[in-house]
Amino acid sequence: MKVNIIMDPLLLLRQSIKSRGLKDTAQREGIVRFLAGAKGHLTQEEIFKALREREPGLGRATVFRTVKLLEEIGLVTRVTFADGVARYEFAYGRPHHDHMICVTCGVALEFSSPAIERLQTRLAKARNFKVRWHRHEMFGLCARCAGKNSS
Amino acid sequence: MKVNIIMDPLLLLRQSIKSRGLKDTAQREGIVRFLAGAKGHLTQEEIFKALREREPGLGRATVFRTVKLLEEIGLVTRVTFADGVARYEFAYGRPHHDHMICVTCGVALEFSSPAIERLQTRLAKARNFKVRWHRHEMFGLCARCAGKNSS
DNA sequence: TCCATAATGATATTAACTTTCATTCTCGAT
DNA sequence: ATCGAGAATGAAAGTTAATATCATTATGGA
Repeated sequence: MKVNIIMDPLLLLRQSIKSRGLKDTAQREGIVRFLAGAKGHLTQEEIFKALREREPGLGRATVFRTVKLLEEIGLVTRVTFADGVARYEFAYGRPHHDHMICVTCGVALEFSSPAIERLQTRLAKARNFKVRWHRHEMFGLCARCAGKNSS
Repeated sequence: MKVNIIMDPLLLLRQSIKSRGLKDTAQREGIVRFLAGAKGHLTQEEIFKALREREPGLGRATVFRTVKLLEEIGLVTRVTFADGVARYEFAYGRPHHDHMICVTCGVALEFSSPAIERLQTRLAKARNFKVRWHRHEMFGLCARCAGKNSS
């Protein structure tokens, strides 16, 4: 049985930072706090602009580097939809999921399927492929946009 | 029962071109011929460089526009792996498949699973989501690279 | 408090993608 | 066969996101 102990994301951040010999900064904590609160799938630019209002002087480069660090730590997940732009969502403490993305309005519905994951694992095993991560995305029309079009 | 009639890709190209009021050019035919022969997942740049040798004077913009057109027609599929660069593979007449991508050597193994597709369809239906296309990718280590690392 | 070193932010650079525009080519009408 | 409207082309410029550089600032252990 697997047990996950969920701690405050900021504590995990500090712990990860210390164990890597890095330093704890207001910018890093601010970005984590923001992402933990803001649900959704945000681009670097969106994160930058939103935070810049509260913390003038914040630089794009810091957002870029922090978001990369958080991905390594496992606090955020990078997702890339049809437009090819990298987006980030807060992942810590949330179960894995994949997305259905509406090509009209851009909304990203989440789904998860243990049955699919099992089949996936079996397929990988048959090829001796060691899966590190995966992404499974469906692109199409959400209920709302499909309704509009068919009228 | 669904029947697919597979014709020469060049004929499909000409037919699609005509039905759209576009014009048939040597460049377009050359790109289709090249892609139909070259198996694999090629970037625009790779397509451009390979073809440029045979056909000096060919421009990047033409490759860009043609590849976009071919995607609309359904002759090629765009796939985007971990590096975020768009790649194209010849799709016409080939069954749908997804990929396992080795993060070390970059090889892309193909897989397909009707069982997964069925589950996927069911999940989408439950949300009234109309799937246009999907991608399902596993990133990790292929058998060869996993073997090297564990030694 | 000191100070080695990590982090920051402005800016420059890179890389892929996309648009612009003057010229060339295609193809149906003649 | 040739004409001509409009599509296609290719060089170059523009755009956008991602990444690197570097002088300056901030962190945290000694």
